[in-house]
Amino acid sequence: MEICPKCSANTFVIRAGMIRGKVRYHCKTCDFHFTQEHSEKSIPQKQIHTTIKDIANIMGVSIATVSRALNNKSDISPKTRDAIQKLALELDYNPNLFAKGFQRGETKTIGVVIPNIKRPFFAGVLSGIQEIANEHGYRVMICQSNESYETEVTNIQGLLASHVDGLLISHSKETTRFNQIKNLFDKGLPMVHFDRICTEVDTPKIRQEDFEGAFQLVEHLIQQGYQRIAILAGPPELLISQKRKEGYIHALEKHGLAIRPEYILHGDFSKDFALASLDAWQQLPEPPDAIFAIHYLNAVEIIQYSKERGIDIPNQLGIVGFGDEYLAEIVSPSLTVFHLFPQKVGEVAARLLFDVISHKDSSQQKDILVQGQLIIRKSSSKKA
Amino acid sequence: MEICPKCSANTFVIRAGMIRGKVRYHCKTCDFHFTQEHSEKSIPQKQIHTTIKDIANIMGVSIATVSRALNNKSDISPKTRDAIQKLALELDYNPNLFAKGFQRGETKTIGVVIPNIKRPFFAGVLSGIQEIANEHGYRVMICQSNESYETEVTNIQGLLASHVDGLLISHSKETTRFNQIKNLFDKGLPMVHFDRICTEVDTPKIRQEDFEGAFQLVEHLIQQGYQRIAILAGPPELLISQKRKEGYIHALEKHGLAIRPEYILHGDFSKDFALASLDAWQQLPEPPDAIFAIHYLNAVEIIQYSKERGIDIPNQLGIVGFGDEYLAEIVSPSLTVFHLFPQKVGEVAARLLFDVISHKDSSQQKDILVQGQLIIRKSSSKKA
DNA sequence: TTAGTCATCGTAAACGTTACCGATAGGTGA
DNA sequence: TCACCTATCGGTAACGTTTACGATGACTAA
Repeated sequence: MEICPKCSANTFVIRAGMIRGKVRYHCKTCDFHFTQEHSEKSIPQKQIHTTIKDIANIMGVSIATVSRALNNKSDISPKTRDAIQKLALELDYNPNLFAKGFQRGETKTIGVVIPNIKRPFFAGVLSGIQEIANEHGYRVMICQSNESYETEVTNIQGLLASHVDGLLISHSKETTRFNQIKNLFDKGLPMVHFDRICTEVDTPKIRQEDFEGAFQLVEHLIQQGYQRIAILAGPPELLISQKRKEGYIHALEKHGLAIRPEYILHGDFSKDFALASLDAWQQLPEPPDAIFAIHYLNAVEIIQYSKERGIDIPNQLGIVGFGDEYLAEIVSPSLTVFHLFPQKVGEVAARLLFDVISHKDSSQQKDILVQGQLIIRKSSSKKA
Repeated sequence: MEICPKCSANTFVIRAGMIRGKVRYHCKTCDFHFTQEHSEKSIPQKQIHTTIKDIANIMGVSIATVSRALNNKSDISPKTRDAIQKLALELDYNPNLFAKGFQRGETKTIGVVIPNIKRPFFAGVLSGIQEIANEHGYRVMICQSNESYETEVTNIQGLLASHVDGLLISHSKETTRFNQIKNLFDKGLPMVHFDRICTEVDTPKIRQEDFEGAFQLVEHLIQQGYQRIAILAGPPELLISQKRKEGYIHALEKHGLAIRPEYILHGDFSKDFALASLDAWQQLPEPPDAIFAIHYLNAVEIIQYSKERGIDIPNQLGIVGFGDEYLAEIVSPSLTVFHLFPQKVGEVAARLLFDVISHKDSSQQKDILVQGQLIIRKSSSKKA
C-alpha cells in the first residue's frame, strides 16, 4: 500500500515494474508514476569556494545585488555595496571564472602550441607570452606537440574543447597539412603563428629575421676571409630552414662565391646528423673552411667535436649559428650567433593575438618582424 | 496611448517615469509596469562551436538523448546512438569542457606554480608534468612567480579562481609565509609540493636528494684529495640551501675535516655573488682548494672566471655543482655534478597529485624521494 | 493630491552539460 | 485480460554568474 506523492491516495496504487533498481508504482487515481526507495543525504564537507549565493544568503539580499556589488555596477546603494564587498573579503570569495566565462562565452584563456617546452627558445617565448597575458588578465594553457603532427592536432582539439579565446601556434616539424588550422581560422577563431609559421593560411604571423640573420652571419664569415662556407640546414620542409638557406645563398651570391651543392646538407637537428655532416665535409677534396649551422646546438656540437679531432677553431674552421643561449657564450671558443630574442617574440605574438581578440574587425598589421642581432664572438674571428 | 503588453488595454496606461533611457509605463487596469523602445537583432555569425542543442535540433531528439549518445550511456537504442555520433563527427562537435566541468564541479585542470619557466630545471619538470597530465586527460595551467611572494600569492589566487582540481607548487625564494597554502590545504584542495617545498604545512611532497647529493659531491672531492672545500650556498631561507649545506657538513665531519665558517658563503644565485665569493676566498690566507656550488650555473660561472684569472681547474681548484644541464658537459673543463632528473620530478609530482585527487581518503605515501645521480667529470678529477 | 521621477532591489533567463526521474509503448506470462 | 516488465525516450533541475527588466517605495513638483 504505497501512497501516491501527488494525490496522496493509497488505493489504486499498483506496482508498475522495476526501473534502475528501484520499485516503480502507478497511481490510477491521478495517473501518476513514481518510484520508491533510497536517498542518501550528501555529506556536507568543507567547501573550497564561496559563491555569490552563499554571500547572498548570509546578507539576506539577492544574488543579483551581490553580483552588482562585486562588480561595482550601478543600481546599488553604496552602503549595501560596501557591506557585501567587506563580507566577500572575509570569506575570501573568488569568482568562479569558469562560470563567468561560461556565461559570457569567453574564457579569458589562450592556448599555446609549441614543439617542446624544454628548448630554451620556446621557454623564452612562453615567458614573454605569460607576461603579456597576465597584463591582459588572461591565463595561458600550454601544449607540447613533441614534433608530432598527430599530437599537435590532438592538442589543438583539446584547447578548442577548453574554449580558449585564442591560439598561439608554432608548428611541429612534421606538420605539412593545415586543414584543421584553416578550418578554425575560417570560423573566426583568433590565432597567431610564430616561429614555425604556416604560409597556407592567412593568419597573422610573427616572423623572425631568418633571412636577414643568415645573410648577416654568412656575410660576416666572408668578411673574415672564409671562402668555402657550408650550411648545416634543418629539415627541408621547415620554413626557417628555407629562409635561412636563402639568406645564406644570397650572401654568397652577393660576394661572388659559388653555391656548392655538396656544402648544403639538410637533416634533423640531431647531434648524430651534425657530426656525420662534419665528417662528410672533411672528406671532400675541398673541405669547407666555415660552417653555418642554422641551429645553435648543432654549432656547439660541431665545436666540441672539432676540438676532439684537433681542428683549430676559428683559424682552420669558422663556425656560426642561430639563436643565442648562455651556452654560446660558455662554449670554447665562444660562438658567433644571430640572436632572436625569444622573449620578445612571445611578447609580440601575444600582443598581436590580444589585438585580434579585442577588435576582430580592424585590419591592423598582420605580419610583424621581430628584429634579431648579430653577436660576434671567437668562433668566427680569425686572428690576423 | 500605449498598449499594455499584458492585458492589451490602451486606456489607464500612464507614463511612469524614465528608466535606463527608456520610457516607462504603468497599466492601471492590470497593475503592470513596462518599458518601451529599442531591440537590435544580434548579428548571426559563424559559430566556432557546435553544441548538443544544435545536434538535438537537427536530429529532432532531446538534448538528453544526445548527451546519452555521446557519452555511450545506457538507455538509448544503438540506432539512435550511432546516428547521433555520426552527425556529431560531421559537425566536428567538441564538448564544452567548461560547461562540463562547471556542471560536475571539476575542471580537469591542474595548476602549476614555479619560480621561472626559463630555468632548465623547471622546464624539465613542466615537461614531466605535462606528460602525466595528458595521460590522465588533464590540462595544465602554468604560472611563474618570478621569485616574488606577492606574484605567487596572486597566481595561486588566480588558479583558484579558475577552479583547478589540484595544485603543484614550488615556492619562490621570497616565500616564508604559508597561511594561504595552509588555508587551501585545510579546505581540502589537493596539492603537492616539489623542489622548493614548504615544511610548515603537511602537504604531500616530492623531495630530491639534496642532502645525499651534496654529501656525495663533497665526499667525491675529498676522495680526490681536496682538503679545503668551500660551499657557495644559496639563500639561507631556502630549504634546498639548508639541506645541501647539511650534506656538505656531514661529509666533512665524516672524513674528519674542519668546518670553517669562512668557507661557507650564502647569497642569491647571481653571477655577481658567485664571482665576489671567489674573490673573497682567494684573498684568504688559506684559500679553498675546491668549491661546491649548490647551483650549477654558479659553478659554471666560477669555472669561466677562474680560467680568465689563470687558475688551473681541477688541479689548483676543484669545482662541483648541483643540477645537470647540457652546459655542464660543454663547459671546459666539464663540470662534475649531481643530476636531479627534473623530468622525473615532474612526473612523480603529477602522479602523486592525481593520486590525491582520485582518492582523497587513502593515506598513501606522502613523501617521495626522487633519486639523483653523481656524474663525475673533469672539473673535479685531479691528475694523478 | 498625483503624475512623474529615481534609487535600489528582486526575478528570471541564459550559457552547455549531465543526471534524475517520469512518460510511453510495446512487450510477457498467468 | 491484466498485472507486471523493459527499452527508450523527453523534461527539467542544477552548476555560478551576468544582465535585462519588472517591482517598490520614497521623493518632487505642480
